[in-house]
Amino acid sequence: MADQSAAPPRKPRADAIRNRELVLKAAKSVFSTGGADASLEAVARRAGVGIGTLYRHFPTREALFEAVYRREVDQLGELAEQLKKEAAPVDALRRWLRSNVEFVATKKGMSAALAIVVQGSSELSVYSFDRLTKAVGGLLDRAVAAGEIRSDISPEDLLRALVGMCYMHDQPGWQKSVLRLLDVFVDGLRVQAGTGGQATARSHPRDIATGARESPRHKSGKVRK
Amino acid sequence: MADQSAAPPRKPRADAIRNRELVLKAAKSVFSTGGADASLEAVARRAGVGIGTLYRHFPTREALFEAVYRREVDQLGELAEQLKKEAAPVDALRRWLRSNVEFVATKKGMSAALAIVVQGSSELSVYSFDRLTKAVGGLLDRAVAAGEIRSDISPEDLLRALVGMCYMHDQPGWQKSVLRLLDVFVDGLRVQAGTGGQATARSHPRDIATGARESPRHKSGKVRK
DNA sequence: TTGAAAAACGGAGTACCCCTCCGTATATCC
DNA sequence: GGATATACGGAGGGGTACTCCGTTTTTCAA
Repeated sequence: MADQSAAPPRKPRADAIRNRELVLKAAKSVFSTGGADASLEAVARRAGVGIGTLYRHFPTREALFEAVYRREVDQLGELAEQLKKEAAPVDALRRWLRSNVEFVATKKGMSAALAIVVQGSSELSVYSFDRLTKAVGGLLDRAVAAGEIRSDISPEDLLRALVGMCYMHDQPGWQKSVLRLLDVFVDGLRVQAGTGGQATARSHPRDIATGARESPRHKSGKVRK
Repeated sequence: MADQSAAPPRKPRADAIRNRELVLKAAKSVFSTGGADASLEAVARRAGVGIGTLYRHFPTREALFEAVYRREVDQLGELAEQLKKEAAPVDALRRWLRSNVEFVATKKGMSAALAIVVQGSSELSVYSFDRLTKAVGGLLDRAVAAGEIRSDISPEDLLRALVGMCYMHDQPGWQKSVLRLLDVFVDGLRVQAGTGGQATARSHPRDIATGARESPRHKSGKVRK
């Protein structure tokens, strides 16, 4: 469902496949230990290939990230499906968010990957962004439909909040902190019975949320500096 | 209140003072337009001083950031004081958070500065971290004392959530998005009358907040990669 | 006023890193 | 067993971070 375009019938070369795999493996390892902005030359070095080879397979840092963490992203997508079946709407949402935190905690570099997925607009990261947006969107819609959650927050908003909170990973107590924050956040999402309290800053009743929910897939030009 | 230490009685040299100021001014301008990771050599160039001079005055990028944005940080601190007098607890908190977003929106580079303040453990950033922590802590405590806000969230938590959310500045609609998210968050902070709902994840009643409120100033070694 | 010494200056130098380009090597397929 | 499409690798151009040290400037005491 992806390779048409007049099918030039040449098998991909064996060494190309092999090297691609080597680079992926090296990248996984290097990113895990060295963090998000490790040197790509280090990756090539570790993979035992030339820097040119690395760049041919993955033209940008994002592309490499994407490839390395696509498996993880897929898992998160599947988890969302599963939770949709197994848990009550709000609970499912909460658990999915929490699972994200665990992912980030486990795989160092995952945080940066998520950040790139959410921030970058590189052609390649669209897939992951879609996948995650849909995952959280599904959970969100269900909870909204059940009347348990306010309707003016988009999946993108939520995703970015999540990624933002995980941004501070590598702080001493970050994980607990983020879990706490997520709970607060989910509580805030719940439709409030009579929060009329003292109205606080209800000066922005729903200035957005004009049904349009932002434009998904806004595309636009490069972001490269 | 700061210069004791056996006072070796040598006035600081005039050119040193002048150059420090030049570098600061240049940095402000360069960071504003060029973003967080602009070249320090560009800063030196614009200041009309050698790169060595820049490094002597500000040994690290963080140090320079700190110095550039200290004024802003102070302003935020004062704003908190003011709001404490002028507004109701929860409202004050909300407004302070919103002001932060505006700051980031106005000064490009402020976001990165905040991130460094929150993340970095460099000696210099301690001041700012303290200042902001106390600012938000004051607002928070007041709201907690008034019984309007849950008590298991520390100022540090809040600060980091804020910075995290601003992390995605430079996205198309980020500002509105973050303001929305902040509202959700503040709503979540409010003491809920009878959220007994399905209990969801109330499994961390106040595991922290044991009065100690984490340890500020954790120091530890370099963070340089 | 003067001149020695402390303090600051500035930029060349080292060590990385990103990314491109292209001559060389190798797998495919007829 | 070639011909040729593909892939390889690394030199090279252009940057940046940060250090080191010979030179210049300022201070201050005599």
